[in-house]
Amino acid sequence: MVQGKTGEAHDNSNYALDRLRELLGAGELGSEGRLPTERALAEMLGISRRVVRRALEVLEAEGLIWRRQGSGTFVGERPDRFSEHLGDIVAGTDFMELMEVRLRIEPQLAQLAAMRARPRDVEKMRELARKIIESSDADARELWDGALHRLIAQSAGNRLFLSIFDVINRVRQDEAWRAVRERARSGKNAFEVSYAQHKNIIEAIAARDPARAGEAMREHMLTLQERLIRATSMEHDHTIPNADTEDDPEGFRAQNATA
Amino acid sequence: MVQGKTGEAHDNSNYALDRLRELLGAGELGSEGRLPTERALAEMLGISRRVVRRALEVLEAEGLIWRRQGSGTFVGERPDRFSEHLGDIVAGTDFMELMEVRLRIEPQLAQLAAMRARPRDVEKMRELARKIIESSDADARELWDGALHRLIAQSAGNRLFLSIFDVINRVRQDEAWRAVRERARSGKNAFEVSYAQHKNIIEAIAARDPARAGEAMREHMLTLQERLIRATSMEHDHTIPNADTEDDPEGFRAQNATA
DNA sequence: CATTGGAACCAATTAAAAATTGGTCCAGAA
DNA sequence: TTCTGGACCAATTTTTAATTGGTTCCAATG
Repeated sequence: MVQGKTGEAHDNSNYALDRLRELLGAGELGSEGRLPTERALAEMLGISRRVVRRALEVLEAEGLIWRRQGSGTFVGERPDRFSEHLGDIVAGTDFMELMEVRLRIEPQLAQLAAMRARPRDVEKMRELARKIIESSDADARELWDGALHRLIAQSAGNRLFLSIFDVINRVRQDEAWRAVRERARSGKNAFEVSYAQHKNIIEAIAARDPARAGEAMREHMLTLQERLIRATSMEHDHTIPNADTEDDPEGFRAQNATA
Repeated sequence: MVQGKTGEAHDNSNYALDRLRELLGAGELGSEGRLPTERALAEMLGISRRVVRRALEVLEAEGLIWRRQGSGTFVGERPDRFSEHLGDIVAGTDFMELMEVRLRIEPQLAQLAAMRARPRDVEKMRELARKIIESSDADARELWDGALHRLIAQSAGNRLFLSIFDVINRVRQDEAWRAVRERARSGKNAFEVSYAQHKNIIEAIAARDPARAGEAMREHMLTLQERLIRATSMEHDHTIPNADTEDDPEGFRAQNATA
């Protein structure tokens, strides 16, 4: 068998580690992806599986990879335990229901994000906001927008809350509403307004001002809701006043302002 | 082929319906379970599948059964699309994370409930609150308490929101925290305080005052949280003072975010 | 003596194939 | 007209096979 650099048996261990680090570092796997099987790696590197295994153990301990029996070895972070199970929980929700939930939950997440987001998170948010306006394609914009909202949710630093956000997100992204979304984003000035609101949210988070962040997100959600309602036109109208008549808006605001 | 009572072809329809109702009514299936396949039923009753089918359609329309292509025909209510998948999503969440989520979501549900709860819902709430104090067993109290909170969530009239509540509820009920819950409810005056707060919430909902309902629920959650923190004792202590400042009431979670 | 190679086997997972089951349609009989 | 029998489709479940990481053992190597 071909040995590594030296041919000395007890050096194969380091040789394997180096070669594997090359594979990962080279980014040939795009920082996410699946490594070849242990058996394949052993043959590729001309060493035994046992040695490959030990090298992988090191890399796993370092958090560079994660393994799953029967499945394979993967690069990057281990996926979230919750969101995996939510894959098929998608449809079956009324559109107004969804918006109502978003309107009440995302501001909460923005508040938490304002309390806990790290500088690097904020920097990422700014970057995403920039990418949204730089994209010429509407689909791309929607993609970046989704990423921004999720990053805010993630910055809230609460895994359970993030899982809940992911549930909502799945419902939101449902294919059935694709047409509605498209009509909604074609609204007049939708572009600029949306950008300004994103900026408000991000700056409030950067300033560590939970109340302002929550309120900014709430406004964002409200205009989004209005836009979507206009897009659907429909007879849903009667449900909207309830969500925002004199009965409540104070309540919500007061709740969150003091919160 | 053997015909039903009569032998007249056009009477098989009713015959099939009667026989099927017998099957369901007899409770041989325990009000939950799977019916024989359509083909088997057809043979059993000595009629064609088409007729069985039409009878089943009637029963389905009546809500007595539900069917799923490729799977079978079932007795009872169609299982909830969301909660089925949440069975094993339970554990893996930090306790403070859970309380943070409850603190921010249940008040929202209370607000919505205040806007939409029907009189009969309110009546049920009062009844549940009464049952809580009437129970001598602590476990029973916890059960009724859970029922009350869920009823409020249900009265919010938003299925998606209710599903989210159920996710949280599953996590909350996790066996791992049984000990913590027990210690928490043994606190001094926990009994009376809890009852007074429940009353506040329910009356606010009855008065259709979302702001007050939300605030009452928030207070309830806060004291519950405090009680739980005290129950875990731990080093969480220094986080409590934060929980009541004007700027950053929920700052308690700051140290867990990094973990 | 420690390390490596090679092999076999186990357990979890995935992928593919087969069987089951409700959904639909149609020509003919009662 | 209604019912029958059959065929076929599509979704689902069950079964089976193949893949893959996890583990153990032992001879060969240095």
